Amino acid sequence: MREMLKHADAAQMHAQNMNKPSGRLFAVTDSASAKTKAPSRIQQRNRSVILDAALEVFSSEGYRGATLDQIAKQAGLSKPNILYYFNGKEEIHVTLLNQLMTTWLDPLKEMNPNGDPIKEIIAYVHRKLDMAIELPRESRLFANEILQGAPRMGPHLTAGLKPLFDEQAAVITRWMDSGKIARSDPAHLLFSIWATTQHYADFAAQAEVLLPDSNAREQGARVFLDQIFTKLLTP
Amino acid sequence: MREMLKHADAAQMHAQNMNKPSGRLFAVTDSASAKTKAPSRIQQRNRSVILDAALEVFSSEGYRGATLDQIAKQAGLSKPNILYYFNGKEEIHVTLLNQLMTTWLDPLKEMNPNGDPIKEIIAYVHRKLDMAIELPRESRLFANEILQGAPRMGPHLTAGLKPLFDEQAAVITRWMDSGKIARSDPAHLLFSIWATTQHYADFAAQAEVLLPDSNAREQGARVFLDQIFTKLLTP
DNA sequence: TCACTTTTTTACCATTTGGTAAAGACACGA
DNA sequence: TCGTGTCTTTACCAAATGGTAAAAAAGTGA
Repeated sequence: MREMLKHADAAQMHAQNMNKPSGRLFAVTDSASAKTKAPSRIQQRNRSVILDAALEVFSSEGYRGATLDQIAKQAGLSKPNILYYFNGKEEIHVTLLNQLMTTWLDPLKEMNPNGDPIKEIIAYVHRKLDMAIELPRESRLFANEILQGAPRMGPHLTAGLKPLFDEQAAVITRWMDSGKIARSDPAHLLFSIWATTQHYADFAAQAEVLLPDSNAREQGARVFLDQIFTKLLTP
Repeated sequence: MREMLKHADAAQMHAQNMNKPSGRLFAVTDSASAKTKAPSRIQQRNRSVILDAALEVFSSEGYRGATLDQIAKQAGLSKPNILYYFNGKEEIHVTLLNQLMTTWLDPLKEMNPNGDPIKEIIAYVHRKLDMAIELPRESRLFANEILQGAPRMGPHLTAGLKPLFDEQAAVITRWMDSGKIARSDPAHLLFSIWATTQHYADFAAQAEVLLPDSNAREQGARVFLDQIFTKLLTP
């Protein structure tokens, strides 16, 4: 009930007029009129500091588990100060999710339909593994959101991921049709690539117990994934 | 701070005497003296109703995201009534995690060192996939806990999972030594089995968008996993 | 340096949330 | 049917949490 109201608010809280010089920074998202003027140096810095802190907290605590106080502390700012830069907890989270979508989709886009199929797919695997290792927080943020049923990302999945997914699945199917790689289900092939690579970020707490040497683990993962997908794809 | 206190409490709240006939049900975990007498029918039923409700809520909201009110509502009981059966939110969660550990480890134990290696491993894959499909809540509860850094399960991983993991990795290594299956890293092989199977439970929200037909999805997953692991393992 | 804007801080608030106290309602053997 | 122990409800509470108001502090261009 309250949630719905808040959503409605966010969607159309335009009516407000910003006469008084003090108060909110953000242009109350007045979509129709004046766009927000260029953000100042300090604004840029603080927004990014906040987003980084929020990424840290959200990715390890989940949306509800994260508190503004934690984020504020992590960012080295006061809570009201954070609310000066963002309309609220949800806006921070959504901003993070939007940024993430790009980061997440890019590697998939890089698969070149005219390249060598096996090389292209293996390169994609490596790119995803690198991301999991270098950007574990992003991976966990995503995992948390999906685990929770993608409450704030559902649209992104349908509008952003789905078309790209279908497109790349079609590319893979064509590769299979041409006999350049062994036939298997392209959709599940992509799933398995995501699952096996992101596993090293999302289940790091488990992997660290079972295979404590992180260098060996990363190297081992690389070799293993290379092997399993090469074997699968080789005709 | 408060968390630490609570832990301390849970660990040694023995001093209390249970003179008054009313009050707490559970024997205040008096480890030294009288064990709790056999739980009544209604006790058994309510505890399991609560645990089921809690599984539902914890698995989709995470520990901090879940509230006792949600659990109470889901269970069809009042909040204080729930606290009559369990000492608190954390105890419910821990109970769930303990139960889960058994469920989680069993399939791995069933791998028979004397069976046909490929068949044994493939059978394990199928068992794990079945679990992901039939017990998605358990899979998500686990995923949530690990994602959050296994704060309440760390010991279980070390004491329960690790030994079994090492043992089975050794079994697989022996199989490889004997030439019955192709050589690959046993640890990462197990990781990839977990990742690919649990993916269908943990990332269901995503999979449902990308591959909406759930029957086709399950069947496709089965065929694909069979294929990829057979190819990997065949010498 | 002054007037004006942008940032930050200090006090607060209303809700939510985990949890408790204590009175009732209920079950059941004697 | 009475009494004793088991289970449930009602009425609360303190802390945590998302958020706001408004004043103070910093900047900044002229």
